[in-house]
Amino acid sequence: MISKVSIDGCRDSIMILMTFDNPLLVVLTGPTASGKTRTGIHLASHFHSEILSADSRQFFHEMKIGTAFPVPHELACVKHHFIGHLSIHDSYNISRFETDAIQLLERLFQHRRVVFLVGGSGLYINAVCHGIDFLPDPNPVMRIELKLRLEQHGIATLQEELQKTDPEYAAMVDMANPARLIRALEICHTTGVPYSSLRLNNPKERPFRILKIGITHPREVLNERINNRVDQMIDAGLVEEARQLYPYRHLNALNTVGYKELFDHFDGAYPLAMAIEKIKTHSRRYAKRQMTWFTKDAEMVWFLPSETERMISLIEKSMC
RNA sequence: GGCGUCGUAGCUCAGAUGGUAGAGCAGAGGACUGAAAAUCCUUGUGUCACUGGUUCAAUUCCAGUCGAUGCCA
Repeated sequence: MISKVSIDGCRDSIMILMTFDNPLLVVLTGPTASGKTRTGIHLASHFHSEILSADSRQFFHEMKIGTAFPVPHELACVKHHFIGHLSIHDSYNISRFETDAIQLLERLFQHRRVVFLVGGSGLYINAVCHGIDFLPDPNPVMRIELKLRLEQHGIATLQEELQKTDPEYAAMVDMANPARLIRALEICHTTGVPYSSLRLNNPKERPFRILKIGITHPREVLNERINNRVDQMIDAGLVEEARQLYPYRHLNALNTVGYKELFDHFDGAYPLAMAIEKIKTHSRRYAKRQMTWFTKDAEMVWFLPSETERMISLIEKSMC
């Protein structure tokens, strides 16, 4: 059952890891407020395992209430990773998450046959499952410059430049999306080669198998759960949490449903009750986008959150 | 009670000096490679409050009714 596996790519010495044959990563995902945290803890305790979070906003320890952190007794049940391990002031990106998660998984799989990746950030889940292309980190000043150009001269200037520097990507990208254009141009500028030439899109081989479990509810039920959870967050002190983070509202981590609406409320844009309604509405839309992403994934096996016994038997079967 | 203003898409509101109407938001669907709880795309027929009148033609003008709202009493 236990074998020795050498990992390529270590410079100084060949690293020997003890690992189970064919360990299993169970991805547990679904839209916001579907019950991932609870179900994840149930499953992970059943298998005496640990949880990696794949939630790009629960990384930040300052954002406990608004991102629905697992509560202390939940965290005590099962060992969690990547929950509150960063500050909103840290710079972090999906590439670093991929590296951190893969390194951790290699360690965990030395003595575990199954580990859980729980969260709703589809892109981050993909990075763990299939990897993303290696790209150098761009100079942060470059993004600021490109943003400034966008503000001053409009999107056309970025579209024209991308058309010239990387016509292949220009032909496939959503040219109306400033974020995509800025990203592509900053890569072109940093590397001196077209972005499209670096987008190899080769799925990486992983030393583990993957089972993807999606949980969701009928839309009306999910909407109801979202509404209730937002009310609970408010009761739990979200307004105060947001008020303390208000000075840092420009940080990317705080461009997040639940915070940005309250920041606007603090600015006097609308009363608190309206901010709360907007948080609910924006959470519903977020859930919709998540579902668009997840339902496209043919590997996803869908369950209601109540069907934990069926999930357990599927996981057991997959472990064989 | 008197005088005004308003009544148009689920919501907030544009609009045509008469030829049956359009934005934002919501809703629905979609995209997605270091911003991803982010960013972006597609999608708008509704008794234009009701009843009459004028007119070839009224949601638009006129009158009345109902409702909302403001001021005066």
